[in-house]
Amino acid sequence: MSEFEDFPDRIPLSQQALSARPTTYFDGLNPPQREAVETLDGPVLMLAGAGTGKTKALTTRIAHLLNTGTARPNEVLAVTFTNKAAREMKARVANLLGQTVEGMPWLGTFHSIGVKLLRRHAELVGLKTNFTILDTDDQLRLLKQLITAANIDEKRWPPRHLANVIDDWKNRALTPEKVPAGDHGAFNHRGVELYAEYQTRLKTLNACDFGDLLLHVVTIFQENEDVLEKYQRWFRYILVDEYQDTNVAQYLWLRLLTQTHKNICCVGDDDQSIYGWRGAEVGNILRFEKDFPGARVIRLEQNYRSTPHILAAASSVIAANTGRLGKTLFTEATEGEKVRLISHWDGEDEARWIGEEIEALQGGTRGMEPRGLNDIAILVRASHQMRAFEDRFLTIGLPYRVIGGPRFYERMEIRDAMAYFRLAISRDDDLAFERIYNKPKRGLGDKAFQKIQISARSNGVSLYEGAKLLVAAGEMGGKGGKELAKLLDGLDRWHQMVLDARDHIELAEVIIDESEYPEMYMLPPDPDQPEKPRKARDAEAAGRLENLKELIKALESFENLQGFLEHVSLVMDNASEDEEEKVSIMTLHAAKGLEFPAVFLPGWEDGLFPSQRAMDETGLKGLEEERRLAYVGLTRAEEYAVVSFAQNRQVFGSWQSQIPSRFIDEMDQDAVEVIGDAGQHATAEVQSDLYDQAARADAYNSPGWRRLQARQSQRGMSQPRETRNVVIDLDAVSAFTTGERVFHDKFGYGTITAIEGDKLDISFEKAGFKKVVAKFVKAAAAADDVPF
DNA sequence: CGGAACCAGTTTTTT
DNA sequence: ACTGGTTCCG
Repeated sequence: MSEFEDFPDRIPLSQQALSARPTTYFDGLNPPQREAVETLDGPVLMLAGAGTGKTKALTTRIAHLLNTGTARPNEVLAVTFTNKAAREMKARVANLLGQTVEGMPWLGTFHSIGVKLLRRHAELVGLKTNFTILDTDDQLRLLKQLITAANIDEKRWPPRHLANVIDDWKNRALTPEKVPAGDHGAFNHRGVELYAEYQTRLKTLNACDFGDLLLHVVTIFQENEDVLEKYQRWFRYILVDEYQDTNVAQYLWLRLLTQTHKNICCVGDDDQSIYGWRGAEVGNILRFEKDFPGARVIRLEQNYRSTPHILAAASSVIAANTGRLGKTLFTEATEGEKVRLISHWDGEDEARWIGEEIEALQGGTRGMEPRGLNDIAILVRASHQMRAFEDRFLTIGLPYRVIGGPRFYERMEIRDAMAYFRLAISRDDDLAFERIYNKPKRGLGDKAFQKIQISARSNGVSLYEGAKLLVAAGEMGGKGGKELAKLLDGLDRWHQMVLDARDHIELAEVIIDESEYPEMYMLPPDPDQPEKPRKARDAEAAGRLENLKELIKALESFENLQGFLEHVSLVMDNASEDEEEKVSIMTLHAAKGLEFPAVFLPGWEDGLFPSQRAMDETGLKGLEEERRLAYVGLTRAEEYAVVSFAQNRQVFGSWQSQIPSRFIDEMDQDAVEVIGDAGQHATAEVQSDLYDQAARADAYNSPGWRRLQARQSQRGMSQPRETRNVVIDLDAVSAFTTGERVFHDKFGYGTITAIEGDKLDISFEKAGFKKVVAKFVKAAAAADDVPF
């Protein structure tokens, strides 16, 4: 059978292989971990609390399977959710075996394995094997067209909404025919119909979206017994990481595959299920023993990460949830600080305090060893909270990195450039054509596009072909017509280069250059010196041009453009690893799986955390998921954790007084120490006229607040904090003069209005007035150099 | 076609 | 508050 060509014949496993090699990797495993490694046959559920060495157990299990010859590398299916987790797993297995793992072709994310399976059997769901994978942008554009065509008011029924509805169905493994009657009201009663049309359109385009990568595979398995059977027999051992995050489609996928050998080992923690809002079903892990009869449940409960107090605080919060499988984390550690709790007047104060505290941590404080910035993280509920910290840290010159921000490959200019690459490879890629036919502006507006569309549709060809016919027939006049002809010529030329297998980096450079795309971001040429390199239009444009340069650099690690594009659609990683020490800022969601010696947990206020939206939309279920998020946050910390809340916060532009999060009350009191200085609240009183007195009184009456007050009076006034001397970088100071035009990575261009040590007062053209440390600013002239 | 004026949605997000 | 989108006008 052709689809198994790359599977070697199965060789019977020899008995001696089973006992042959040394097993030093058992060293350092505790008894439950060892049990999880050695219980190879039958269904196993490994319930692994935070910081209990689950990755260690999982990777050792794989190493053990391979080392004993129980399974060959290509007979093990190991799935993760993120590329990062997959990479780490691969590296750790290799490390345990003391060699690189010769092909574990089936270790990867659900999606990457989905693509692999789908490419082999594409024809079974009406696709060709070279189907393309749409990104969300393409998807939304497609849906928008369908909504318009269906005569639905796009304002009231935005494409985004439809995308969510369809995504939800796909997560639940529902093809259009299977959507239950109860869901037929979705999207103004037109959801199912549009979903069906969307799927048809995707097939015509020979494309699928992310949801399809799972859904199609499930469909193939359900409708093709013979195909399913082969894989059921092939995958002798199946391992699943983060099982609590699986959705219905993934669950079915796994259930179907596991029926022959029944050797499935799922690892997870119901207390860390935080993706319910995107289709994850905690029920999957709660039901495991029912789904897989005879399952062995192994609990990893010894925590190696956090101090006892941190663990106690986390455990007490999560104890308020119902319907847990239940684990009791313990640690052998005895020393350690309590979780600290502090209140602030507003978000700005909170950011200022955390900035100071971080500087203090660097020098060592309150019995802590001095910490590098890489050891410190700020975990927020929602990404908009990051801004206060970024602003503050830029002002005081504290290096930080934002994890999981806008991803490189999702930036507009990168997608545009990649659309050009896609067209060079396949000129019939309509979505790519639509994206760039008028980027840069070629004088081709809606009218022109409609003409192309009609031409393409009536001749039953792609947009590219349709445009070609129009040009050939001389039906595209004027500037637009000329420009279109030029674009089509370009596409032909680039396509020829692809066929000639020209160096892909050179090719990419030629495409970007000849497309004249970068000119969109440049100032018009200087008429006197047209050959001089042109300047970027503004700071943002300079960044975009810089990104295009980066894109070319990223191509170097790939053999050709096709390989690069395939990689990008599945791996949206932000690759840049920098060596400088920086504080990490990220959402609680992004923090899952990570750990830091010191963790700040700001914004613990009802409505923000737990998020009002989560509670409104899913009620108690939502609240419990928020609580798990609190648990995840606290358990990221090894030795130092601060929970904080502000009494006032700007929400959607207007000021609101805030009530401390209920999760604060749920923390075990003995594990928490209230800090902060009471004098601060006197200051608050002075300012209070400006704010709604009545609402503020509520904040002072909440249980969390009362407790905080009680503690504070018990302890008396808190100690003043020592301040560290600021080292002034003389080079940086002397580099600027008042009135000079400068450039800042975040705020753009501005003019220096005053210099004070290494702090510059700058009036920015876009961002307004800011105080900024000199080393984050460069002379405006230096920022103007343009890449292409 | 580009700019101004207006309006709505926004807070979790991987693949 | 801020962004991104759309619409209306010169």
